[in-house]
Amino acid sequence: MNIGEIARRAGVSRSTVSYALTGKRPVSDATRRRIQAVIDELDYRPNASARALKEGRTRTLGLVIPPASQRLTDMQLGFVASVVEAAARADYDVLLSPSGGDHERSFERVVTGRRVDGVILMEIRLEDDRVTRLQQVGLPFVTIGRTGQAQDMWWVDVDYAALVWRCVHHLADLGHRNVALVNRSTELVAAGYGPGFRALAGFTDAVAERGMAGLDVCCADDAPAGEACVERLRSDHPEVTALVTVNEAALPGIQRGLERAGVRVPRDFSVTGVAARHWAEDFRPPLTAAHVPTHDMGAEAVELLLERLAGPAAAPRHRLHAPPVSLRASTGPVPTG
Amino acid sequence: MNIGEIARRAGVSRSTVSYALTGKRPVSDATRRRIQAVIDELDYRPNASARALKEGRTRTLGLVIPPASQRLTDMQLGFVASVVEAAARADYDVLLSPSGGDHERSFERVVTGRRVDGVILMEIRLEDDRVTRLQQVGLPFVTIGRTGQAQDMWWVDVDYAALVWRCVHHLADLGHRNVALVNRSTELVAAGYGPGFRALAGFTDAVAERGMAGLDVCCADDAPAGEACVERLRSDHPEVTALVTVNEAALPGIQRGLERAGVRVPRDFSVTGVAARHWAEDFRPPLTAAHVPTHDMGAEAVELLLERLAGPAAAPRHRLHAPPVSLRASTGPVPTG
DNA sequence: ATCGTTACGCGAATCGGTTCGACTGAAACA
DNA sequence: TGTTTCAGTCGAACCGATTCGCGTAACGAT
Repeated sequence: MNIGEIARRAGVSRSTVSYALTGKRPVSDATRRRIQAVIDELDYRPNASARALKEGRTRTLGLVIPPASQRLTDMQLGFVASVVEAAARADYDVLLSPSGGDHERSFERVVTGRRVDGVILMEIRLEDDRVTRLQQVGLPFVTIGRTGQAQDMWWVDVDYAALVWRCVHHLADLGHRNVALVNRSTELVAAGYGPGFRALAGFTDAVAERGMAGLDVCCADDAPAGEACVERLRSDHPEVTALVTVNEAALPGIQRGLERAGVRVPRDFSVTGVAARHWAEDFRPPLTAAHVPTHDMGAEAVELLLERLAGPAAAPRHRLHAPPVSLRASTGPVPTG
Repeated sequence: MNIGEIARRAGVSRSTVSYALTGKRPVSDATRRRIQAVIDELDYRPNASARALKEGRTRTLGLVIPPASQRLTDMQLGFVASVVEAAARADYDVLLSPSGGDHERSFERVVTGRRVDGVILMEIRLEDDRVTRLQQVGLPFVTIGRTGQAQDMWWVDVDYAALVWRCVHHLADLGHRNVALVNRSTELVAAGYGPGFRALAGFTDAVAERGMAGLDVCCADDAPAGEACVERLRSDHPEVTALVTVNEAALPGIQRGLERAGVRVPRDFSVTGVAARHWAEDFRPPLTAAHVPTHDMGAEAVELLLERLAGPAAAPRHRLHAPPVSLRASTGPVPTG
């Protein structure tokens, strides 16, 4: 079922079939119809490998995701979904590679051998081996998140520092003086994982600007950890009247911890932070929060990558999102007395 | 940086380089070392498209996922993660295709043109167009879930009917006489989505066997729907003393609905069903539930597919999981009075 | 000395497309 | 009438690997 077979049955040369399909040279209506008839009859589709070999491109993008062993967060999942969708709209396929920070077979397979035209990388660390490797191989790539030296790279990211900064200012405006940051896990922050790292930076800055007392704690990405975290916070630091969280997986636990302690939100205690819309809306009361626009970011990453593929010499582009804090019901004035 | 370049620099023919790499014919130690040195120096990797063209296989599996527009459930995500991981272990790559029930470009791209060696399909309906298309094209595939005529196909699935059946019997043993099934959404059940369909079958059977009164309701896949569902249940059917759910996304809402109504679990009301471990453990009190072994199932799907690829003439194989119900704290004797 | 074997290596064909140069006939133009 | 132009088509080269057939040299057995 190759192009030669089609050509023979249609009584034309192979090149004519090719031109009829791609339209890169004129083909008469009569022959085009004849060819199309044969193609329809035999359900012929050009062999992708042959085309890729000759054209030097695969119309495939690589997407490097965290290893499956650790459950993907909702945010990561949102990126994957939107990247795949955006790529499909542009008639590109997506090859998945589950890879940690170190070089693994799967990553190498995707990166070498011209298997993909470009790569989208997520879960970026401030220093990232995979980025180094991609630069070395010379494969175009775009990151979701950015490394330390972000100036000369292509990326989309969300300004966690700014988001947390805004949350803190919002609390300050409501009169809170003692606030806590519930960050991501200790390991992530220590490993230089951007969101964790920058959340802390934004928190520290804002607290300093407003002359507040700020306490930052790390918390594993699950509900039980969130619950434990709140318990510890209430017992060890009763003066804290509000918390900012960037750990959406901990939200159900935070909620449970507060309920169990008999704390009423927002009368006794305010909660805010960064979380996907559905996490925020599932919180009780609905969470005043900034939403990471995962859907837009994934699509933009694809857009940037395709642009980079089109004009290899283009100057690096990036886009930093700083969505506003959506006011809901979980923050209120500092309790009096 | 192709094989010819390597051959020239090593002073051998291209075929010798190929044999040195694949080991399919003997190559002397001396030349092998010389070739390897050149390869290392130039960081050469064979072109995947060329290899695929010649070999007639791509070492790539297609994974068809639900369109990104609808948020993936935890279960679906578990399948994706484990499939990707298992494929990576077998040195296969995974090409993602977001596709609904109808023929779309993305699905066609993956399915035609010899882009993948085989396909794994999830979110199977009792009648599924994609299955028909794959059979028509003659591309080997394995489904996670099964269609109506499952006998002559390759699949892995979980026996939702049996799981729900067991849950109902467990409740019957505890003395409950009026139980409800909280199923997936109306649309899914109507569309012939296996888990929803079979959960209902298992429920109906078990209820009949034990002479109980069974009520089945559909519920959208999110927390608010779960909450509304419980509210309606309590007001319209106060005689119901226990529920079985196969809708894990509704669990947080179910919990909230019960709490809000002042219902104590399991003293006043029992809850059980089918849910991933972390959903069950996050429930308060921890949920007596059967766990869908997503991780094993994804790996098995890959295993079956590779087996099918190895021996094209092999007889269809399938595997039906029926994990036991893990007893936790959310079920108890029917309340007296 | 002769006759297999075996180890090692080369050249050429092949996979299935795309693309370039060249050819043909008819229309357009002077 | 002679020259351009152009639509339409063909043949052949090419992309970068794998693989088959064959040649040669070395080796052991007879």
